Amino acid sequence: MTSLAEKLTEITGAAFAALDLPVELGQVRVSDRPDLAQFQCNGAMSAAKLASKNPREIAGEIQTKLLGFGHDRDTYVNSEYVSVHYQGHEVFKNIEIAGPGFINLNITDEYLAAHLADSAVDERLGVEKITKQETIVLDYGGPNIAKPMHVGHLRSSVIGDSLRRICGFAGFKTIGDVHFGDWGLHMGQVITELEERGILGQNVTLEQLEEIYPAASKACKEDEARLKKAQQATRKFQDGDPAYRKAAQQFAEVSIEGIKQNFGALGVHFDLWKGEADVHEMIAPMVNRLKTKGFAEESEGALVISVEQEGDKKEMPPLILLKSDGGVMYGTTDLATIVERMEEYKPARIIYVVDQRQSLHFEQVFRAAYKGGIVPDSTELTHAGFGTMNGPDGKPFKTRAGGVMRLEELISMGIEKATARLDEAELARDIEASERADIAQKVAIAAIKFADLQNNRIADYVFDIDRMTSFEGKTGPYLLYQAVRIKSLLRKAQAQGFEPGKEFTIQDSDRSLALLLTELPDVFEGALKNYTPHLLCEYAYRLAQEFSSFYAACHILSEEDEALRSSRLALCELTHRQIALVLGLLGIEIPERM
RNA sequence: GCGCCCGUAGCUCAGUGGAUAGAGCACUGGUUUCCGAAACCAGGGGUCGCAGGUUCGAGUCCUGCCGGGCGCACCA
Repeated sequence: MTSLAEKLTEITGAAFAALDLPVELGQVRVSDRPDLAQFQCNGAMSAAKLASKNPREIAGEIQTKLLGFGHDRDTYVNSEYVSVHYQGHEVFKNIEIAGPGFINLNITDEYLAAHLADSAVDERLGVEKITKQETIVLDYGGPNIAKPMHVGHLRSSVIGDSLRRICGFAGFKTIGDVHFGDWGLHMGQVITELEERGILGQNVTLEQLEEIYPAASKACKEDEARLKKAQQATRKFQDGDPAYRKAAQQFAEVSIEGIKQNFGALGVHFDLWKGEADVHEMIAPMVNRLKTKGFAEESEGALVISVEQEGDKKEMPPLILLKSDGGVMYGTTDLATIVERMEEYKPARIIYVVDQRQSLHFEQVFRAAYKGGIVPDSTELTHAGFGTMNGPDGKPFKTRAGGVMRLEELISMGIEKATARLDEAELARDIEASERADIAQKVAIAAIKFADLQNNRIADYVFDIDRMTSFEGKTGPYLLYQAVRIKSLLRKAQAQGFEPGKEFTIQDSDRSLALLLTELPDVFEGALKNYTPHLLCEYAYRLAQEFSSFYAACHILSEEDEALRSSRLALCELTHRQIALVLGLLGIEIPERM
């Protein structure tokens, strides 16, 4: 179904069309002056330029047209029937012209009620589904084998998982791929470390690995010869040295088990658990094709593909396909991964949720992919980059000791805080231990995810665990609380034999919540279009807040007017469904009670 | 040096070229015989980094500067 603002846009657009003005000028949106109107259209002011007329005059003509639709001869515009009636109700309560030429629109409560009733019976709550069945591959998470997962992986995982859910709800077939880092230098670093310790070939545990990689990395930084060894080992490993491969396979298994635990705790889902290593076989044929087609060339001992384009403002270094030692870099595996994804899934889009600092790399890879004919122009390659996570001091997030905080440590910190807060608020006291632990887990994850997702993706953000677990204000736990509170109310209503109605009765105390509830489809569209979950966070918070005001303003269960009571219960139910849907799209689970 | 991102209230952040720039935290005051007060209501707090320009209209677009972050061939 169409959103409310969209319906109004259609009507207003027809009025512009009827005056031979561009339909797009009829764009209606929620007013930013709620004291003056519910909706506004600014098209008359843009139209003034085109028609070289006074904007207020045009606004007046639009107003006249709008009032005429469905009443008289103006009803047809370009042979389309246009009406300002909906299910027998007037759409507009009034249309006013203000300031330089704003068209202020208010709708009737009856129309609002009818629209809400429609969206309440829609299981998608008014959000439209795409008609074409297209596939989107999302690349996020990106943990490295044998390296501990740290807070840096949080953003990629949480944002990527949310985008996957958003695209999925929009109707796309989505494929989330974790894309392990299991082919790079760090593999050689770990292998040589094992060699030096004389334990290559023996099984290592997760605990050992957690100490081994940092030690290897440190050694390579301090000693050039040691780094060289690691590079050679990496090359040997990539070439298929049996002992190295066998060892790597063993510690990869151990490592992946740990990684899966982390993602499990976070509630981040993947459809594919593939890595760089999986495309190894595809690299040589790909490189050969690029050579044959004349795209690959030798430069300074390496095999590269130039990706400069006319009109480039900046230096664009070529993408290195093969290093001078013959080894591959991550650009090569990224490119080969695109080859594989195109062959397997023919996606319409591939979205990379990776640190913004890698934007140049992705630009190189994307250009190489298009240039080399690996993807057609119809496939959209997007780097949905994100900013770094800083500590409260504004510098990259570190532990108190100054080290990198491990992801699981961060999660358990959140759970600890959530549990403490439950105790403090003396909530959920009579709930048994296992459910209580589950609640604390959900609260903690909601706190962490919401704190991350509510920020503009591209900008750096300050991660402050005390703030996000404070349970007050714009936080995940606040949203859970509101959702649980509504659920509890609905349970009580049911126990008393009250059912949410199918019809809505709009009074002063219900109107702003009712109006807000109509915005969901537009908000969703914005989040999908720009890959920005923070719009959904904003909306969920506004909903929770608006509901809370509504809840404080009118008592629902004791309302004696049956029509009003069932309407209000329906508002509660619709609010709950929307919050649950939106939080679901953010990857946040709501407990039954808390 | 070249390029990208950011600069909005004390702090953390929203703000598809439109009217009087908004939230949360913090601060001040108020609200519980009634549905969950982790709540609600009200209040104070702004040279939107600076300077030009485009526009009927600029936090938003363009140019320059200042401040911060990041990136620029064999790490990922």
